This record gives sequence, C-alpha cells and structure tokens, in this order.
Amino acid sequence: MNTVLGKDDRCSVARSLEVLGEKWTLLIVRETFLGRSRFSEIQSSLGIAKDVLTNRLAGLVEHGVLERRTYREEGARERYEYALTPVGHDLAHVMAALSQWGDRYRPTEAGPSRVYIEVATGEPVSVGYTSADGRALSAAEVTVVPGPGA
Amino acid sequence: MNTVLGKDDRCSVARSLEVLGEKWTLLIVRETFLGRSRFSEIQSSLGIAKDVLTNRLAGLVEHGVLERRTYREEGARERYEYALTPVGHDLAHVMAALSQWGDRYRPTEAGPSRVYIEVATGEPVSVGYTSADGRALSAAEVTVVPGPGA
DNA sequence: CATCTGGGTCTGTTTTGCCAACCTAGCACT
DNA sequence: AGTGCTAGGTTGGCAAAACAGACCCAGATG
Repeated sequence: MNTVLGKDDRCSVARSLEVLGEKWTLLIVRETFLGRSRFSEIQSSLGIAKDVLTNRLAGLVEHGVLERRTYREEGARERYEYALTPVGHDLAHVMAALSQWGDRYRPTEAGPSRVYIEVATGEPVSVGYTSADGRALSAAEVTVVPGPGA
Repeated sequence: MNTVLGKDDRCSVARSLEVLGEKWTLLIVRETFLGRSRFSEIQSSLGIAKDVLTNRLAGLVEHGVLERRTYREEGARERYEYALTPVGHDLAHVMAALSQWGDRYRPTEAGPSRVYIEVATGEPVSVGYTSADGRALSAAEVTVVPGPGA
C-alpha cells in the first residue's frame, strides 16, 4: 500500500490508509484495543504469518500508532509488547464505525461479540457526528465542503 | 482478504474488513461518496489497474455496497455506473472517522482538502459517540462490553 | 464502411503473502 | 559448564495478488 499516493495524496482517507490499509493492519490495531499486545498473543489470535506480523508491527511503530515497550515477567527475560499510543487510541472511532457497520450488515447468528454502551445508562451507543459545541448531529445536518487544500 | 476468517469470524471489525479490507476497496468507496461513480473516472482518479478495479467493483456489488446501473448520455450507448446503496451510504461514518484521523495525524501542508461542517452553523464537525437518545458522548462515557455472541 | 470510445479481458512480470525451517538470547535445570 | 526451552523474530521457496500494457467488443459517428 505504500505507493498508492500520487495524485491522491491530498485525500485524508488515502493518507490514513497509507498507514492502515495493508492487509491485517487494522486487525492488529483491533487486537491492541482488546488488550492483546504481545507478539505471540496477536499471532495466535489472528493466525497471521509471523513475518507479516513483524512487518506490520514495525510499520505501526514507525507511524506512531503503536509503541514497542519492554516488559519482564518474573523469571523470564525481557520481552516486547506493543501498546497503543495516543495516536493509536484516536483510532477508536474508526474501529467503532467499522464494528457498527459489520454488526448491522454482516451479522452473525450469535449476535455481536462486543457492544458499545454508555457507562452511565448501559444503553447502546452508536457512532455519529458531533458539533463543535458537543451536540449529536444527524447525517442530514452535516455536509462536506472543499477545504484549504482543495 | 477473503479468508481472514477462521477463529476470527465473530469479530465485527473482521467481518467488515472481509468486504472492505482489500487494497483499493475503501478508496473506491470514497470515490463514490465524492460522486465519481463511473469506471473510467475512478480508474483515472485513483490510478488503479483496470483488472483490479473490475474485480473490486464486482465484489462491492456482490456485497451490496454498490449497485451497478446503466445510464445513457445523449448520443452515446448505454454505459455503467456504480452507485452507493443504502448499505454503502452507511459507511459514511467510517469514511469520516478515517478522514478525521488522517487530517489530524497525517496532515498536508495545504490543509485538508475536504472538511465536514454543520449545515446550520458552518462550524466543523467531528465523529464521536452518540447515546441512544441522541446526546453526544465523550470517549470516557463509553465502554465496550461482551455481547450475546461472545 | 472505417473509426472512435468506454468498459472491460488477457498476458507476462513484479510484489506481497504464506508456510515451514531456522536462529538467537536469556533463563532454568542438572 | 552443558543442555534444553521459549519469545520473537529472520530466511527461503512457493503461491496468490497487483501491475502495466496489449487487446477486444459493441454502439455511435462520419
């Protein structure tokens, strides 16, 4: 995915996908959101080839989405784990939006395996637009206009 | 990306990426959001190989994200265009979330080429969580819990 | 009838992903 | 000191996907 740029580098979606768009990358990010941060955890959970995982983790670290940290369990040597940086954490809305779409249009018989709820009420939460002063907006209230880089 | 499933088919993100995760797919969807719906428009705008584009469009149609329609310009024969279905339209939040992340963390000198604004006020809009009764929620007010399929 | 054009298909080459084998450092056990 | 175990890779060979460019086909136009 590294040279999808070109005439297209002015699009924000393209620039995001430059970092996130390769096969497995978003699934690896999801694993870290679920707290699976170690190489072997991710590898066995996704069933990804080790060389590809090495590759993707390096890319995510390079782009500041993950941070490689050492940890040490008692009686074991130093090992690595990959933790979300603040940059990575800000992918939460991307994850939530993808998750919501998948639940709606590609449901399983068993129902969603994880749901987003409001802490205070326990009611389900969806992804939507929020105005500058914190109101939720419907799709009809939002429009896309050319910006400075257009 | 077609057989990333396995132990992983219970994850909504994985199921979404089953449809959207191949190289180019989300960029093609973005093009249709921008109103570029014809084969040649998409092809020249993205610089994608034609066979790959054929392939991706067929997949998106098969999964109900796009719909192939015939159209006819005056003095020309029937041609095809690929329009978003309601299913595809519901990817708007995914697009917005990706766009917002790209603008924030991979900005260009020129600034964003397109911005999301509130129609009524002209103020910028962001992607966030919305409660069941339509309030905007901060990340701290939302949590993820196991659902029925867990 | 010849020519042009959109929306592809076909072919050969390059890149990427996959799998299995191998490597390395630190720890534990003897 | 020597052996074995394990996490986190690296390497190499093969298969699948992407790429670039040539080719094709039908309807419109001259």
